[in-house]
Amino acid sequence: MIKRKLPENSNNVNNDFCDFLMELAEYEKNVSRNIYKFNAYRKAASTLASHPVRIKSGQEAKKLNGIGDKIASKLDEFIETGQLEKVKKIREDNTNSIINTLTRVSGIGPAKAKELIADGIETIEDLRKHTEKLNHHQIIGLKYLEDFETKIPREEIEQIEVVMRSKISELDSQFEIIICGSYRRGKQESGDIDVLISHPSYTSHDTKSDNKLLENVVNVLKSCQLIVETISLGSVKFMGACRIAKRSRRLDIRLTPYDQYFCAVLYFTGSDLFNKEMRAHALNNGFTLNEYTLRKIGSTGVPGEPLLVTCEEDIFDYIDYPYKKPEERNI
DNA sequence: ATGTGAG
DNA sequence: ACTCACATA
Repeated sequence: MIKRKLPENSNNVNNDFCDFLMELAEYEKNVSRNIYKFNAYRKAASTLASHPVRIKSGQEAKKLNGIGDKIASKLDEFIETGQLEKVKKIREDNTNSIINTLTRVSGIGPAKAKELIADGIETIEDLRKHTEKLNHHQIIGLKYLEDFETKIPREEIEQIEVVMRSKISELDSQFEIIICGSYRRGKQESGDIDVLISHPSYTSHDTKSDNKLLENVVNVLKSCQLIVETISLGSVKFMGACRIAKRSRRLDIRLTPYDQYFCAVLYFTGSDLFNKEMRAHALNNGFTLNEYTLRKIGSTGVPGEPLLVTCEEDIFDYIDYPYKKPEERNI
């Protein structure tokens, strides 16, 4: 699943307000490391995004959820002058731009970036000279920086899928295998490859952790040279890289319990926005839906036992939501 | 245990 | 929003 920095919403009359609020939010998270301010700005942006009429003053906006004195006066400044002094400062702030550079590397977040800056490291070239300051994940992220920033053509994922299916089936024909994310939604390009696997011998009732299913799959894909790097490998999630043509690609493989397979397929197919909408619809109809289960909410407000789900359509049926093919979930 | 990061 | 994996402590 591709992750977006700004929740884009095409017809939003308060778009410009949301943009500067999100810019402030990112700054508070990455530079000030203040998660409360980050959340406050995001909340304000999201209420404005779903507000149907354009805000004409801070005063007017203050009635809305998540907007108080401080944000109201920022809205006023923006309405009067067409910009925000604070945003101007942020754009000129060197630290901010260095953090944005360093966090391009997978595994480097704002905390690590600040630590590197304190050590005098400010560019990707600096990083290449000081790999001793990086952990395994970050070293892989740096090594494949350009590859990982390059979109993957659909045809290449199709090729990878063929190899993966044949090798995994060869290992054990009972494996369920599906590539989710934007690929399943029919996109011509994807940011990474998100594979879901499942096996009848592994269910949610099983006592966890000591199963070797995922490890075995990863080993098979390593020995046929499809997997070329491992970033991390636990009992249910692999993160790494695979290669079939010129470039290496980010590959995630998740092992999901057999009885939760379709909820996981739905969830990891996305889009994020589609999931959000569908979960909201579920809630309206008295259900709670997550990555694992669909449950009916009882009169006491407590979710009941997971409902039996034998395909994606079942989930739509239960909550009375018109079925959408994966290609129709690109919202 | 806690923090960081990814998705 | 929430979970998983990993690196520290």
